[in-house]
Amino acid sequence: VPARAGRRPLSRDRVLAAAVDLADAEGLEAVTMRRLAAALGVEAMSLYHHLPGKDALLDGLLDTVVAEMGTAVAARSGEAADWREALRLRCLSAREVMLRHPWVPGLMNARTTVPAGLPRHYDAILATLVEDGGFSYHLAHRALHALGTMALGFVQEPFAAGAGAADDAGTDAEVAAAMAADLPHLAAMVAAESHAGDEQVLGWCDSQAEFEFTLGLLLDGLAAAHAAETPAG
Amino acid sequence: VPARAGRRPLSRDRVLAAAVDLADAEGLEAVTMRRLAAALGVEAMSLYHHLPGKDALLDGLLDTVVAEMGTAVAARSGEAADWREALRLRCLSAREVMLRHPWVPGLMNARTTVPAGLPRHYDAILATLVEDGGFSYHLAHRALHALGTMALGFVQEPFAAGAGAADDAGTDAEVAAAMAADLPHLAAMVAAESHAGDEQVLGWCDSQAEFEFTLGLLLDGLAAAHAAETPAG
DNA sequence: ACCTGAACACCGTTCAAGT
DNA sequence: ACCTGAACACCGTTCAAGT
Repeated sequence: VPARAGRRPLSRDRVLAAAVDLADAEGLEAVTMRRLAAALGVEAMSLYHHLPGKDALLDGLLDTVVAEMGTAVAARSGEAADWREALRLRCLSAREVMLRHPWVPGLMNARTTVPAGLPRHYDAILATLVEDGGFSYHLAHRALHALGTMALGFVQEPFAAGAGAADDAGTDAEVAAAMAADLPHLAAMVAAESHAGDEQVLGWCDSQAEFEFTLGLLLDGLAAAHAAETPAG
Repeated sequence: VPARAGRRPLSRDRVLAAAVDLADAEGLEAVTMRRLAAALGVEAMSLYHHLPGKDALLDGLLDTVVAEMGTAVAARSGEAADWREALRLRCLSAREVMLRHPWVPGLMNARTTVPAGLPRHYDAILATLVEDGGFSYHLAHRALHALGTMALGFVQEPFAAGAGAADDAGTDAEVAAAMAADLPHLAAMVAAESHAGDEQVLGWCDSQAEFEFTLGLLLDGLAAAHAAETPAG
């Protein structure tokens, strides 16, 4: 239970920062409107002036951590010489953030909404693959699924709900235009993959095919590692 | 809300089966002592005669699903010609079970205890790798971590707590002996890896090293797939 | 032995009231 | 505008009581 600082007025950011600290220290189940308020030296009902409710608090927790992951990735992005090293550093940075906040993966797949900053991470990974690595959007799409768990520290299907713009969503065309501007590679990938075939499950992702692709990568890699350890066998 | 069947007396298995149905139909947050009791046509307090409490109910849910995964894997295990196909079929079977019970991964890493049947799955995977594939225990250990997510449908560090024998645990030596009898490959792997080096983090697993190994497999595989799609580039 | 009702301590949230 | 207290509907669980 952290000591409450001064008497600054409450704000959304201050509430979320205190909630992250509370979850880190005592686990997510300790993040209760009443206990969080007590940690801030305030009554539970005061929190409702800065967040609409518990659900918004949980979504805000994930937004906060996704933003932290962005700064962690940016801090080391200069070291990378090629796409492979860039992705490796990104995954290691994501892992460090998750080790600081072990409650994040569980919360992530409990929520149905997509954290606000997440599509930007997907777009950045695609940029590395397509621009630096010269990947096709098709293979980059598969890479995104294969690396998803490790690049972000949790399993998350992109585009499960309305990723990207949410509150100020206008017509579909406006949303698509906004996405193309902010998330150019994500938009290009969706466009490329949507016209590729008609057999998609679950919207335009064939999650069974993605699963089998990732599984094949791992099994091929293990077979190669095995061949290397027993050249004669 | 399923119609309650007959008037058979309650039992642990009947309670757990109803809880799985309730979680499948309405989500894990609907699995409440009061609502589960209502689905069984009984008062909430009656459940305490068959399960010690909510925690035991949640652990029982996972035990039930892990057992279901065992039968799903066994149903297709005859088709496999080699270790690679055996593991592939196992992962596909695990995935099918998880698609039936999408609340399992979230519950799994919320719990601290290890489901009763889980070590047996690890032992079976090791048996495939070591006996059929001729893997060393060292590489089999890494393969277990690399495939963990896909082979079981969730991320789970083995041996986080007291895996294997739990209630009737005697001395450490007795536990080790029981493990060697029931889970021979798991016991052999722990023995082999424990003497290999002194730099282990988190008990005898160096989870950072396992993470980097898996990451390398995926990046190597993506590089190879990229080389295959652009032979000239 | 198995099931029950009332009660306790907690939770998220609403609402009318304070300043 | 920001914060509060009382209240409501829910939760897991204890306990004494029923059969």
